[in-house]
Amino acid sequence: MAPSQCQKNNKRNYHTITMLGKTTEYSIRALVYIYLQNKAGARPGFKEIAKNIDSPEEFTGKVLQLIARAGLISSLKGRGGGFFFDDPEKPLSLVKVMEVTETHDFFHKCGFGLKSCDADNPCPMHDEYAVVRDSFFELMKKLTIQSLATKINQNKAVLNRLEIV
Amino acid sequence: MAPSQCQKNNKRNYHTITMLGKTTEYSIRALVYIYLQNKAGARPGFKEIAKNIDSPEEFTGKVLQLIARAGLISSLKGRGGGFFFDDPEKPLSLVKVMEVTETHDFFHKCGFGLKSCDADNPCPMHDEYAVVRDSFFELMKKLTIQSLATKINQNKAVLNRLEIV
DNA sequence: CCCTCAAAAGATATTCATATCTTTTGAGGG
DNA sequence: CCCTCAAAAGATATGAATATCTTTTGAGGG
Repeated sequence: MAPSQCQKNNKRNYHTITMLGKTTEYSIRALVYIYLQNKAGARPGFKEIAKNIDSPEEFTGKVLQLIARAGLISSLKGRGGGFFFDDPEKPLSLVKVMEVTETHDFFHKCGFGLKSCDADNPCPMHDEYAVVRDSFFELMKKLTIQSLATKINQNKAVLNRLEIV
Repeated sequence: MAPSQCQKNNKRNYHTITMLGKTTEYSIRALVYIYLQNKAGARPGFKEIAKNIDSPEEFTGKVLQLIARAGLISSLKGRGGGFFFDDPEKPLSLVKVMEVTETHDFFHKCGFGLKSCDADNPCPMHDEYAVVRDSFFELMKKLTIQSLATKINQNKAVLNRLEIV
């Protein structure tokens, strides 16, 4: 007798929860790195950035194009080129990043999947879900590239396994 | 002069935030529907379920196979067949559903995307992100198919635009 | 003015989540 | 015992997110 009489089924499970997509993660990590390097007088390129935030090089380049096109940072081509903030001390919230990298209605959708769901016609988890979703929203509004960078400068957090040089 | 001198760029934005994937959404809605129908003495099939929870028919069938294989519900083939709970009053939390439909480590991952991130070596949003993530976890543990169904029975919420017959 | 460097842009590849279609299995009724 | 009905299983299709590769553009140095 075989050890299992269940039908062989190699199907993977389905969805993977990710509050933030890879594009957003790389964007935030890259922006923090750029900010830190800018303060140190440098202007990193995407390959250097990718190495330091542990992300795929070419894709990081693409993501930074997106971020630059959106005006969150500037870039310069050629020798000595790279990415940099025009106004490094202007607070850049994570929500602003998400507006570039995530689809629009992120913080207003029903957690239950209903097309229309509001206080008048709520889904059965409407109120309680909204609390969680809104607290995430508030957090993303509150956190900024600068505040994250500060934590790293104070050695209260890391950008990666590595120390930033 | 053209109204825009920006490069034409029809690229869509990237990721779409979804706390729960479609598979999970359909699973939860379907289970609530099945529970309500069971209590009314019926044993719905996947086509009926899909119609009532507004989900794609065939895919809903697939999802219910997954849920049934995991043992959360039973099913019967043939005339009078359909899906049903073996023990309808045994509370079934949404986390239990997610364990089937979402990948394993959902509530323990770093929101910043670091491979290792903990209190000793935190990412710069570790503490605050953990609060949000954990409150979502608690909610999913607290909510059950039965509690959602009760809200619907009390007309305090809807499963869909439609009323359940 | 040319040469090199680095980002921008464009094209293509891969994987996963979602979705649909077809064939097989099994339960019950006539 | 056969016939029908409904789920299970298997195969395939589509779109989005992620990833890589190649070509073009533009800035600066020699």
